[in-house]
Amino acid sequence: MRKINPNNFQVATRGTSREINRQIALNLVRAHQPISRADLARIMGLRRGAVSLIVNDLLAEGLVFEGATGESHRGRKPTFLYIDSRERCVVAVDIRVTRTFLMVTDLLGRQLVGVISFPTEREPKRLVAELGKRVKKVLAEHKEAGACKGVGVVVPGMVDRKTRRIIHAPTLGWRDVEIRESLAAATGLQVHIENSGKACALAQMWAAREETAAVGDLVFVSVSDGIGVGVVVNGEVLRGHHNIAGEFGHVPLSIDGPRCPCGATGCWEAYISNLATLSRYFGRNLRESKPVPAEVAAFTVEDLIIRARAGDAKAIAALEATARYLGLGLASIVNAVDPARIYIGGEIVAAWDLIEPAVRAGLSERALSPDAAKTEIRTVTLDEHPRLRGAATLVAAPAFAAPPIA
Amino acid sequence: MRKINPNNFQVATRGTSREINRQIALNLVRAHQPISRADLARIMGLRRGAVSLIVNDLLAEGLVFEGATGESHRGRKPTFLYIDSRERCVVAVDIRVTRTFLMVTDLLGRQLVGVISFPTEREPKRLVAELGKRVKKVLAEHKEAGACKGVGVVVPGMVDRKTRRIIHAPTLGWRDVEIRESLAAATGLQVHIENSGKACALAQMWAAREETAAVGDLVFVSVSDGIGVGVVVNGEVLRGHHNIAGEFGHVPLSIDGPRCPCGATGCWEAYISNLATLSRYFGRNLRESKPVPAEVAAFTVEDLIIRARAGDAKAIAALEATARYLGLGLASIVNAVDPARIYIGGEIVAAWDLIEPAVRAGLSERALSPDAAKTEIRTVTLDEHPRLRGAATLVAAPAFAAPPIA
DNA sequence: GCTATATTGTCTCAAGTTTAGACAATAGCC
DNA sequence: GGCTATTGTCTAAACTTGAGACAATATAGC
Repeated sequence: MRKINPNNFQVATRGTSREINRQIALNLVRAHQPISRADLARIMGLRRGAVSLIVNDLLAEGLVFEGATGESHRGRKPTFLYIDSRERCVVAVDIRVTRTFLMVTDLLGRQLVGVISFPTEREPKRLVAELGKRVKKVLAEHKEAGACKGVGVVVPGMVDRKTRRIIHAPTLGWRDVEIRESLAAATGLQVHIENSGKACALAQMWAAREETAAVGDLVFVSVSDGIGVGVVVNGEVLRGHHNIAGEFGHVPLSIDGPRCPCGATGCWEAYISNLATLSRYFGRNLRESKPVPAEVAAFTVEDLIIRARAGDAKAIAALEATARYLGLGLASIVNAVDPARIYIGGEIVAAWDLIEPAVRAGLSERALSPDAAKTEIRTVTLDEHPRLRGAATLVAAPAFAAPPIA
Repeated sequence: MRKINPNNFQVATRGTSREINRQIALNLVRAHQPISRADLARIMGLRRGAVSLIVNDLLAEGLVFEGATGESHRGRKPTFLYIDSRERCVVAVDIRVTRTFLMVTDLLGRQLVGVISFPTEREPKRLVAELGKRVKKVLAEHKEAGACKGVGVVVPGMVDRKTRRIIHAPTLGWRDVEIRESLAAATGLQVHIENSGKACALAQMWAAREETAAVGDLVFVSVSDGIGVGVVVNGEVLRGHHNIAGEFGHVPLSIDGPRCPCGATGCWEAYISNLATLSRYFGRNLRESKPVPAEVAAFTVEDLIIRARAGDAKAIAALEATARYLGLGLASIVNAVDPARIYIGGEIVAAWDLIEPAVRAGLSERALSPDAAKTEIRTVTLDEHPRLRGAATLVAAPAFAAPPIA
């Protein structure tokens, strides 16, 4: 039961019904391809005539194309329809603290060109200049990828929903930084920008494979230097009035807990970030600026997992402690948002087999109902490049979105 | 940008456009009444002809009626349209631990008959029997209220979104209890049932006065024996996959904190419930079953506020401590949901002038951005009966809801 | 090889929208 | 009294889905 906002509504015009059914058909082709007009009509509960008109529209716009004819047990063979992802591509950009990553995908988010990376230039203008060059270069070197439909950029910070400026990216030290327009000017392409956690959630929602396409609300939790979280409710990413919705990384586990880079204390992030896990292993707070031995500074969570698998009891203990806190924080997400599924990404999921019991135990400790404690959790490995897929989705998804109505 | 769920969509039929515009018009009449057809057409951006057809529909169904003609500076006088709330009413029921409350309202949630209350019978069947009698009695005694359009019931527990059974109401000791159908059978009326926190949020969203009608996402926090929270996102109450969404009362402030009736420790509820505030004042944990003096057992938060206003330093300290924790928990809500507005209800808001600075301070301590720390907070006083208004809304609102689309 | 059956995709007409604009009724202003 | 502005209704045009007929096509069975 949704309320119509009397200050911001959309009346139906003559073309509205058509537009609705068009988008539904487009999404069904995406979800079920290859699929025939007749099957579409059956799934939609429309007459074949109506579907034919819609499909002709989609064909004319080049969103869909007719492939080979399929097989049928009787009668005329169906002509299969596919989303037309040929000869068009998207450039996905993931700006992180130390390095920036770049990938070329098709419109369904499938990787076309290997991931490129380079050190992140902290000065926004210089970064945009470098990025512009890199984007043009990779497109020139891979003409076979086709026409570029746009550039998707994800950043570790808040992005204003309207102006699309970067309001605040603490790890980069950016405040009110404009990237979208200048990168668009530099490349001559449309540029979309979004917070990385929100984009990851978006990518999972729009995942091409039907089995992965979530059936309900979902939350994406990215455990890395910081904790990025994206929340999808009713098929839409939660943005919030001040563009901070979904920041569960800064919901406390203990208000008297360890200090967090955000300024507060005891945030979830302060318990489960990679630095927190490593600090636990080394028995010292690595966030403090005290000098640490080089081998400690270069030590990563991947290294920690290797040691844990080799039987290092301290490494196992550090991972399991983080796992429990991870589970306790997931309980907050479950009690607050209660999604159908939670995705977890980050370096630590490489050790999922080791930590899952402790995560589940932490979740069960605080989840409000036994069913809720069983909320499905799926891991997303690093080689799936969730952030880059999120960036690609920023460009590819709008064509499939529901029309704004009522 | 909303995704269409390819497993659960709604195609547009011939009547869809009409239905959309009809609901928009109905909502606009509700928001702007009295309003003329011509004004409706201007606001909607439709031709007057189209609006006339829609309005005739609404008139025929009795949802809207034509009142007096208005004034105009020039030309023909407009005929004003109003939501027809004459001679129809709703019975609102609020089941709480010790007492059950009952009120009769019109379709816009305006109180028609004084609040009736009686001790809550803990045995569901007997409660339904008693409730059935009370509902029939109050309707018989107030024929002037008109035809009853349904009964709305709110309970302090989780309600299954599909079956509408009460899955679990801890304070009442209920598990998987059915009330809706048996009360419908007993009264011969349609019965709607919902969790009280969710219903309160629903009531704020559908508040009749335009100034109160929230402009964006909102959260309702009810501070009482327990903490009830309802979240509205995109004009819809968040329910969650296991019907527990919005339970911020059990998101922790400190996982090592005081024990909460839910079984976990350090929940927000354990810091700010009325019992927690009183425990703080008396310097002893009132949740423990140790015997306490009668004057302590009968002491309420209202009494505490009276003492605070009289200058009792310990009372002020207890309230301010609760206020700070209240603010810290609101910060979790702000960081996680980031609503445009937060409503707070419960006994403690009677002392809002005393506690607001401490609440704001707590919120500022943890809110992720200075803007977010300024999130609008509105108090809802007890005499506004938020839970009963929520119950009434359960019955009245569906007629105004947006049609399910795409 | 022939017939019956089943399926796909197109086409036509009917029913029901919004869109555009004309029209009568009404009322204030000069 | 004439002019102008406003409201609400009405009619025709444009475009939608809904229902069903139709041709083309392919298999199964005799």
